[in-house]
Amino acid sequence: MASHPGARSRAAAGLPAITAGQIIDAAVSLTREHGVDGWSVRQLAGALEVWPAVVYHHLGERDAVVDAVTERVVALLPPPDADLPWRDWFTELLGAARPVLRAHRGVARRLALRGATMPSALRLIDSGVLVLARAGFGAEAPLAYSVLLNAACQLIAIEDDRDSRPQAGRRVAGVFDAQPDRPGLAAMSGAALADPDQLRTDDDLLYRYTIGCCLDGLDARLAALRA
Amino acid sequence: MASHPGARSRAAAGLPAITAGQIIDAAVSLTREHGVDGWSVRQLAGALEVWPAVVYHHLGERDAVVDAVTERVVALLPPPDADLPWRDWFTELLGAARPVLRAHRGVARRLALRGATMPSALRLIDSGVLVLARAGFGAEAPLAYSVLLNAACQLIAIEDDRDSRPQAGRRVAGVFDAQPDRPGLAAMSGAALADPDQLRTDDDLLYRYTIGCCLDGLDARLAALRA
DNA sequence: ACCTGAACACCGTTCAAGT
DNA sequence: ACCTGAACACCGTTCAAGT
Repeated sequence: MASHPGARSRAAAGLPAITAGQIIDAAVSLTREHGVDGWSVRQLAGALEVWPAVVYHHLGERDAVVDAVTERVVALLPPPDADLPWRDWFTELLGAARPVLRAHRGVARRLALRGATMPSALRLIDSGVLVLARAGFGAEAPLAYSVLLNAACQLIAIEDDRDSRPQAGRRVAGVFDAQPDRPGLAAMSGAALADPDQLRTDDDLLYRYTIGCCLDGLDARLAALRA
Repeated sequence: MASHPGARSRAAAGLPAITAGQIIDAAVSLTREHGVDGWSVRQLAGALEVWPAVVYHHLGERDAVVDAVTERVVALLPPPDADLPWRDWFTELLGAARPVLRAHRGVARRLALRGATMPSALRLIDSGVLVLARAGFGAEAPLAYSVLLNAACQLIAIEDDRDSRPQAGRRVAGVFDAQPDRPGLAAMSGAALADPDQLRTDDDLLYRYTIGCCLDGLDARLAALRA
């Protein structure tokens, strides 16, 4: 609301200097509330009662702030026990990741986009690729890892996006009504036309189905590699 | 550049009224050149030598213009022969879709996000779900269709995004250098650190590997359904 | 070093007024 | 109906100046 902080100056008011960490904290809060695309640098500065240039001074441009937020969120993902069988390892990781990422809308998309360049994601990549290599994927382990993580992030990103633009789901109805002679479509209408609660459980179902499908596909690949 | 069209008025200059179709044509051109997120409503209007409000008059807000562009691009995707075996049908569709979507950066993301609500995507959904239902997926056909299309769109969207922000790939180098004691990472570094040409072929590889993995996973599911 | 305050060059969108 | 021209309420980012 207020375009400038209340006090004349932080120093004049006896306030300590703002730290990069505090800015990221505030950015994570805003992200939890409104999603990564739901706040502006000006709003972030406003929340800290500081001028926008302060954000640039400590962290650089908006993109860097978002990277820092993504870092923080990815750091919340617990890497499963390295001794688990590979299927269990990924089932556990991706199961645990979904609620965490969903609570910070837009982070999953970011993670999918530049996951391989983010320090805290490297921790997961490293463990996951090792688990896969040990399971017999060999040089294909990074590919296999990408398949699973991409699938999960993509699905979460779609859910995030639907939250942010609530009108997106509804329009389908008209289309279905207009073209009742499409059996393939009819089979899909159960999911598309359902109420929000139904949508949620359909998201769950698609998430689990997709992960399961990727795991099965990789399993088949593993069998081929062993043969 | 010029913030207003050259002539005083289209009517005064003897020009015919602009149509929604012409606006969409121009938007598709801009998208081909700069990607969906690479042009503004003002630039679109400028390209047509018209004031921005004209776009709103004919099509509504920017989102609607982008939907129309997505429609157009998806309409370019040829649905494969319905008599093909399901694996071949999807291999052909997704193979043909990649260059088309890549030539219109940002459309794949849009398609993944609201594919199920877009008329021209319904044509594909309908055919694809039918092909899967006939192959034995039954009620799971829509789920299986989503798995394949989501996987493809996600990977294309990542490539699109990397084109639009060229700095994203480089930073990794430092991270690898700083942490040479991570064997999982080392296996991945070949892909991440490579030159652009290598990146392109790695994208190809990941795309084919992921689709193959999903097809294999669905095949396993199909076997389970038959048993 | 850290912050202020203002400015620059943009956005998407709306709206009264013209033809 | 179609378009003009201007305005509103924002953006991200930069920069000289202050302390």
